[in-house]
Amino acid sequence: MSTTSRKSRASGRITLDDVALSAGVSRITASRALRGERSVGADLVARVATAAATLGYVPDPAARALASARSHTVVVLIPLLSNNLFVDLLEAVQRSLHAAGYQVLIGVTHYQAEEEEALLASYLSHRPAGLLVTGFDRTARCRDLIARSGVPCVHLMEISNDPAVYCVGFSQADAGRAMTEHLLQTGRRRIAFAAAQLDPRVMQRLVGYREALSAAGCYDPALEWLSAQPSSLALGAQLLEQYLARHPDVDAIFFCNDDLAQGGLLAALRLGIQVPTRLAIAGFNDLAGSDQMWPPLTTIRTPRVEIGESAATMLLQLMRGETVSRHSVDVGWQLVQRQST
Amino acid sequence: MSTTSRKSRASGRITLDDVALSAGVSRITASRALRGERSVGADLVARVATAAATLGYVPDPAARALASARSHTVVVLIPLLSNNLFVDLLEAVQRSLHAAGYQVLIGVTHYQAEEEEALLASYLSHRPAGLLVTGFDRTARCRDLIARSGVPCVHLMEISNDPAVYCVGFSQADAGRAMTEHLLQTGRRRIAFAAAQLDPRVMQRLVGYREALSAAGCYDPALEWLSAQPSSLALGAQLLEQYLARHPDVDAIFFCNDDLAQGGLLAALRLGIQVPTRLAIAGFNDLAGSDQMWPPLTTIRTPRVEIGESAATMLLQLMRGETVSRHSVDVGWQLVQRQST
DNA sequence: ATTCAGTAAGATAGCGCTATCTTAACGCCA
DNA sequence: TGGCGTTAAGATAGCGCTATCTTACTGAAT
Repeated sequence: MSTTSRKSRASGRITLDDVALSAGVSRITASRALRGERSVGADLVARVATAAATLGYVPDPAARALASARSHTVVVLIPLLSNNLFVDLLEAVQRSLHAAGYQVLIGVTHYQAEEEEALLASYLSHRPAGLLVTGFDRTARCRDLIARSGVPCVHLMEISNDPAVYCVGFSQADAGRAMTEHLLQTGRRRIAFAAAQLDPRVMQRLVGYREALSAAGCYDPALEWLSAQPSSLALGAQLLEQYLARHPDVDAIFFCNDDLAQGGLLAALRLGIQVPTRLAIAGFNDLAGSDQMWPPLTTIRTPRVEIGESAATMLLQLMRGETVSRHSVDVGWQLVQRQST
Repeated sequence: MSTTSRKSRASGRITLDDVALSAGVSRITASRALRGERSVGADLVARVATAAATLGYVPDPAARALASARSHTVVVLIPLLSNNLFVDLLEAVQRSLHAAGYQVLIGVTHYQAEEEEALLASYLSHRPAGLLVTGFDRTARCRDLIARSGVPCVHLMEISNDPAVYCVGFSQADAGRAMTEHLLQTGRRRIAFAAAQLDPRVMQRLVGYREALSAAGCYDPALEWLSAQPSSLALGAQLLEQYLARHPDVDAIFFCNDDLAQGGLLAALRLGIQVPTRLAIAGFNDLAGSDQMWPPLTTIRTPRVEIGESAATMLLQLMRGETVSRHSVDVGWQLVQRQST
C-alpha cells in the first residue's frame, strides 16, 4: 500500500496526493484513473473518482501543463472582435471546446500579419493543445512557427486542396459568383461590387464577382468600389452615396459584407432611392438584422456556427491524436433571397 | 561563478538556464533580473536582458504559475458574446491587459448565476491573477468563492457604494431616468418602456423610467412591455407591433437597448408609422448602426471602451498590490439626441 | 514446471520556474 | 578594529502534476 505521497502541507488546495491518500492508492494511479487511462482497474477508478468528487478536487492546469508539456488551452486567432462574423464563430468555438474541457485563449490580429506573428510566438509559449486560425494568409515565419510547434492547427473560413492543411470553411469565390449571377438573373447589368477591409476572403468574393460578370459580358472595372477602411454601416452608406453619384447608371450593388449593405440600404432609404426597383442591394454573411431591414436584405448565409463547431470537433480529434476523415470540410453557403433584389 | 544550473537537455525550448548560462549568472539571478526585481545589479540586468533577447527566451507561463502560485491570466466573465455591448467591453479589456502582459480567459455566463458559479470554480483553478465580472448579481457561493480566493476582482457596468467592492460603471437608473425625462420634455405623455433579457441593468433602467414618469404623473404599468427573451432586432420589431396595437395612444417608446430600438424603428418604417411625429423612439447604449438608422436613433451613449480600459487599469493596480484611489469609478453616460425623438 | 507476454500497480525523476534561506561582500558608525 | 545592518548574489527546495522505468502478478503457451 505504502504510497509515494509527499509530506502533507497545510495549504488550502486539494491536490492529487489528497485524493490518492483518501482513495488508498498512489498518486500516479490517482492521476491515471482521473485521466481515464486504461491499465487502471475499474474498482480503483471508481474509488478515485469518488474520493476526488468528495474532496472537490480540481486539477492544477499549470502543474499539468508543466509535467506533460501540453496544456488544455486552445489558441484562437481572429482578425477582429468588432465584426459579428467572428464573434459568432468564437462563441461556437468557445462553447464546443469548453464542453470538452479546454480553455480558449483569444488573440486579435487586427488583420495584420505581423500582429498575428507576434501573438502566435507569445501564445505558443503556453504550449497550447491546439490552434485555430483564420484563413491562410500569413507570413512565412508564422506558418513556420505553426509547423515547427507541432501543435494541431485548423484553419477557419476558407478551404484548401492541400492535404497537409486542416480547414473548415467554404468557397468564398463560389459564393461571390453565385450572388453576382443572381443579380444578373434579375436583369441587372450594371452591377457594382462595394467592399471594405479587403481581406483575402473579400478579395475571393471579388474574384467570383469578376468571373460572373465577365462571363456575362458586363464586367466594368469602374464598378469595383473598394475601400481599405474597416467595414461599418456608415462606410456602406458613404460608398453608396459617393459612387452612385459618379455612376448613376448602376442598377445593383453587391456589398461584400452585410454591415456595409445595411448601411447602403439605409442610405438609399434616406436618399429616396427605390430598392429594389431602381437599385438592387445585396450583402454577404446574413448578419443579425439583415432580415429586419426594409426592404429585407438579400444575402449569402454563411454557416458560422457550423464552422466553429466543425472546426472544434476536428481540432479535438487532432488533439487526441485521432485521424480525421477529411482534412478539408466544406460547409457551403446559402443564397437567401429577400426583397432587396 | 559556478551556478546551480541543471544538466543541459537537448529540448528545443530555451529555458531560463540557457539565459543564465549565456549571461554567466545563476538561474535565480536571471529570473530576478527579467522580472525587474531590485537587488540585482544594473550591469547584470543588462547582461541578462541581452542574453534573453539574443536567445529568444520566452518564459514558460505554466512553470511560472506553478512556482509562484499565480498566473498572468485574467478571467473575464460576461453574460453573452452575441451582445455588442460586451464585445466592445471585451475588446478594450483584452487590448489593455494584453499590453500589460496578461492573458484573458473568457467565460460566458449566459445570464445564468449557476453557470457563472461553475465557470468561476473551474477558472479559479488556473490561479488567475485577476478577475473581471459583470455587475453585482450573483449567487452567495459565487461571491464567497471570489472573496476566499483572494484574487483581485473588479466589477463592470454598475457602481456601488460598498468600499470593499471595486467597480467601474455608471448609474443605469440615472440614465434611464434621464432618457424618460427627455421624452417628457418633448411633450410625450404616453411613454412605453420596452425591454428584453431583463438583466439587473435593464431593471435599473426601468426603475429610472418609473421614477421619472411617476414624478410627472404619467406612470402607467400597462406601458411596461417586458420580455425575458434575448434582445434582438426582430424582438424589438415584434414588441412594437404587438403592444402598439393594444395601446394605440402610446406616443413614445423607450427601448432598453439599441438593438431592440433599431428593430422597432425598422418596424415603424415598415408599418408606415411616422417617427418621431406620431411616435418617438429611443434606445440605450448607442450601438453600431444607431446613428445610421432612418431616422437616426436617440439613445444613451455608454462608454464601454472607457469602462473596459478603466477596469483593466484598476485591476492592474490591484494585481500589483498598489492601492487604488477610488474603489468605484463612475464613467457616466451621455444622452445623444438624434431625429427619432 | 518454465517461459513469456501482458497487465496493474508503484517508485522515481523531473517539467521550468520562483520562494526562501544562506552566504559573501560592502560600508558605516562607535 | 570590530560589529552589524544592508545589499547582491547563489544554493536549496519545492510548486502539483505526468513520463518513464520497474516491479509484482496474471494466465496462456510450451
